[in-house]
Amino acid sequence: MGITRQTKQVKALIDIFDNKKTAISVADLVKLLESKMNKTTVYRILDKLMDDGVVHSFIGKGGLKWYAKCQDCSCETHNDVHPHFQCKTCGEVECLSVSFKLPSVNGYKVESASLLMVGECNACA
Amino acid sequence: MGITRQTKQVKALIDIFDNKKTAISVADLVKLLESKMNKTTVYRILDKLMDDGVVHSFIGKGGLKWYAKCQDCSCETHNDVHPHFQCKTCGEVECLSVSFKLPSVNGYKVESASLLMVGECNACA
DNA sequence: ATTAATATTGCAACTTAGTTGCATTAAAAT
DNA sequence: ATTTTAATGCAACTAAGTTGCAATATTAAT
Repeated sequence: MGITRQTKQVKALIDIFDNKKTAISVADLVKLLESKMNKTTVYRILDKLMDDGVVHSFIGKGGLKWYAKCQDCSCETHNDVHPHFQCKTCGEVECLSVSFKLPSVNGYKVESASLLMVGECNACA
Repeated sequence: MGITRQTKQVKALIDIFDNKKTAISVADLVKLLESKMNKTTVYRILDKLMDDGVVHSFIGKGGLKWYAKCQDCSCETHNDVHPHFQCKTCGEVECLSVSFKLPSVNGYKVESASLLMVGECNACA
């Protein structure tokens, strides 16, 4: 189940995603919001926003969890098979709105995939 | 710098990779070897085996670090742009020896990429 | 075979991400 | 205004991964 009550904590988190084009790591969100809410609350709200199809999550190059606003997702399916690009210098992550086709693998039922491309962003190059 | 002394801890780790086709997470390695060596040692040897081009690492679906034996890597370059497949049921990870082409991204210098495909393996299906 | 140099290891303590249980607080429906 | 219960805060916890330093064990030199 997703979000049912519009608390000020929920509003604060949604506000961040509305005003941010790029992705953000949970660790950064917790730091960013530490004066406004507990870290447990951050984790719990993010879970619910996932269920609602408002945000999607993925794993960054260091193994940390990142979140970004969904573009074409519904509550039922997260259609974010889009790749992510992470800058090795500044660490920023962007969702790439291109599609890519997975290599065919014989015998395995592939249900989801995540592609992380690492390099240098325009700002750091 | 890589490995210079052939200690019994180093041999134990290399032995595991030699007798294992699939990948293994660092957490599992630490547990597997806890009677034989300290976890710090496991982490340090893995770093060196990376430098030597003996193993390569990647991030699994839960954000944990995994290692597997290299097939076509040298000390200079890790050519493991191959995808990995992780079973959502048993958690096992396999290196897939297929190549895939990255989507072209305008303006970004892509230096490395990791593709993780998640689904169900033959054993669990 | 000893000895000396130093790479490697073990240990303890630490950092950080993420989780859990429970009492308290605050939406929102009545 | 009251009641219901979803949501929050807090403290304590687990687990991954790191660091500094003293002790140990390879390896090279004698």
